[in-house]
Amino acid sequence: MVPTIRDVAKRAGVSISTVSRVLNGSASVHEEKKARVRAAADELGYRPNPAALSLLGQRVGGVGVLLPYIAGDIFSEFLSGIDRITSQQGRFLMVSSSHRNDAEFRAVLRGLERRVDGLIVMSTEFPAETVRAWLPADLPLVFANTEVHDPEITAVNADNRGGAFRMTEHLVERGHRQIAFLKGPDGTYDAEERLTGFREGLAAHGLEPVLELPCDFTLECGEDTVPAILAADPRPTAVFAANDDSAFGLLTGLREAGLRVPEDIAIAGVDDSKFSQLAIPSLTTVRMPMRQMGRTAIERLLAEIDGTNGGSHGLTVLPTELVLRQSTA
Amino acid sequence: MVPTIRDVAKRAGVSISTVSRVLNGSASVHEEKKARVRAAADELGYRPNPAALSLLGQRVGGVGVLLPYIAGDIFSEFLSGIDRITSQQGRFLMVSSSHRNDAEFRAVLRGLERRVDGLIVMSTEFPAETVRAWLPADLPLVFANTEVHDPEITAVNADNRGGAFRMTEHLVERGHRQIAFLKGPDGTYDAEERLTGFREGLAAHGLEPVLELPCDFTLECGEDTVPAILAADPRPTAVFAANDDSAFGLLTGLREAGLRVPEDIAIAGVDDSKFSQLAIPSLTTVRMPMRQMGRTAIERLLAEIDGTNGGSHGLTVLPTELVLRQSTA
DNA sequence: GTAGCTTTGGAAAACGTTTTCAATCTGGCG
DNA sequence: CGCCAGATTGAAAACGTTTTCCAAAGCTAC
Repeated sequence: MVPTIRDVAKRAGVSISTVSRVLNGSASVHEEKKARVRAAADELGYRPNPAALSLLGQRVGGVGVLLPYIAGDIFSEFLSGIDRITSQQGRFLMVSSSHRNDAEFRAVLRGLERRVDGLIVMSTEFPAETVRAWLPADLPLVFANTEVHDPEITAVNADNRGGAFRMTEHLVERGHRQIAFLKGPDGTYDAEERLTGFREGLAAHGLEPVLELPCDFTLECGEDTVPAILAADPRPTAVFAANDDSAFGLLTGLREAGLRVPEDIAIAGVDDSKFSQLAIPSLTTVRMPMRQMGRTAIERLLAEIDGTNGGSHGLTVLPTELVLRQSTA
Repeated sequence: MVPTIRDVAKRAGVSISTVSRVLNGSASVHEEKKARVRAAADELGYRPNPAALSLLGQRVGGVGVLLPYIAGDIFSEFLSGIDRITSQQGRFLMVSSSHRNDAEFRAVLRGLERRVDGLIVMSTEFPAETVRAWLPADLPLVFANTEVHDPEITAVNADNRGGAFRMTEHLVERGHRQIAFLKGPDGTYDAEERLTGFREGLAAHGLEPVLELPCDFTLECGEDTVPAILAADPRPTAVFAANDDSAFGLLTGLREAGLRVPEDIAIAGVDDSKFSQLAIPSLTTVRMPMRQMGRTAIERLLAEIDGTNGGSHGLTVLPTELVLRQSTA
């Protein structure tokens, strides 16, 4: 069996309190005994039981991350930004995902709740206030890429709307007047924000949306939407896709249909995923700072856990950046 | 504060033993009290403290996953295969990564150790036997994509070597005689296996390796290696890259150098990452069944945890598949 | 030599839960 | 009416640790 503090005490010939004092340095102990205890602990390979510690109300040492889904390089970027910092600190990371409905979401939340010192939640489906209410009020909590209004809530978002706005402006400045939009999944925060940015961008130039097509962030739906785009009258001269994956689908579908990008039709995406610079033509896109978002979220969470945040809550909005490449050249 | 079983007992006017019995259904309790206890627990929102449970030697309910690194769609595929099953079962997932040296590796291991019921370890740097020895003998453990010889160890690997072998044969059958290999990071298991498969494939057709170039699985090094390939004499007619990312780098570098793929030079990769079918030309590659590997690993681990595996240890080798596309056409 | 202080070590409480053990109560049967 | 079996119930131990509280012992200063 795994050695307990009692085994160490017996081997060193002292009481368990003495062992605890030596190992935690919490009080002075005779040098000789101190050495004996250290030796015994080493030989046995003793490590305190984390469950016992956490029962005593000490820190658990873990951080939970709740994501809408795990797949996708965007999310692994986010995670790796977090992981770097937690593993530096000797903290562990609990990751969960795939919450389609609120029952499942709450179940996952309950599983995480008492096992971590704090939680990072990326919720594209439920606003931060709702999720906040599902959790104990004293649990440190940071939201990422989540709809939030309450200024008391700590959150880190990327400027989805502003990025989409500027991308739309970019297309308009290129002379496009008939711009279609390939939407993301209904009811998800980032998709809605990007759509809003698009509409506002058009409105800022006195234009009306001509075509807003349903899609769900996947390659497949991007490809499947091509016929609808080609059949539209007037036919759009540019398509702004709500994410890179669906833009890639467009690229593929358009090439198969014999159209040239950007000569016949311009394409833009959002994410700046790894492949967007590799695609042919390379994809004009809005860069989402996912790694930075992960890093900022974990930093703010740790500050909140350690109480060193000085009570600074509120929303941080990370800037997004236009990356102009061939697909709109 | 969070309600304890004592709060529930007080509210229901019974002892804590009765509460425990009702909530776990471990013994018969008067119907009326049963109802009172249920009501009290509901009103208070009572949930057992996981630390207390785990202190009693009950299952912790978690599974740990140790990866060489988190970034990359390959790894998120692996993770999502695992996550699907664990979250179905109400288990949680602890993820860690980035172990460069063995001190860091062991530190991460220690952090995970007592907090999970079992561990999935993907170790490209240390063989399974070594890692096994670092952990308590009774911890359920499954390796993935890790060098292993001991038949007592449970492991799931993809057939890296066989896939590389068949890819090499494919290139030879296409008439290539001067085939270069773009290596993965030194000393990592999958990279070495792929290199071995390549060499064996050449040997099977009486060929000698002409050019084995150092690289590290990244886009950048693939691109940077292009000059060395073009300068080689005799110049290779095909390059087999140890993974897709470095193959994409090659594609980019070759295009910039004005060469056509596959007419001037053929390219093949390993992984079948999402973009390999999107690249232009689309990339011939060896499909690595990462999601399947995650699923198999977690299934075998859960069987071991639940003791329903009937003592079946040993290595499962998942087949890899040649995916022929334009880059070698 | 003794009062009072410091240093040291051990016993025990506390954290939240399950489980074992013993006690009480109920009803049936002789 | 007395007794036994079974059904309910509660008290207490156990899990591994930190920490508080006491007691003992050594020391200083008078």
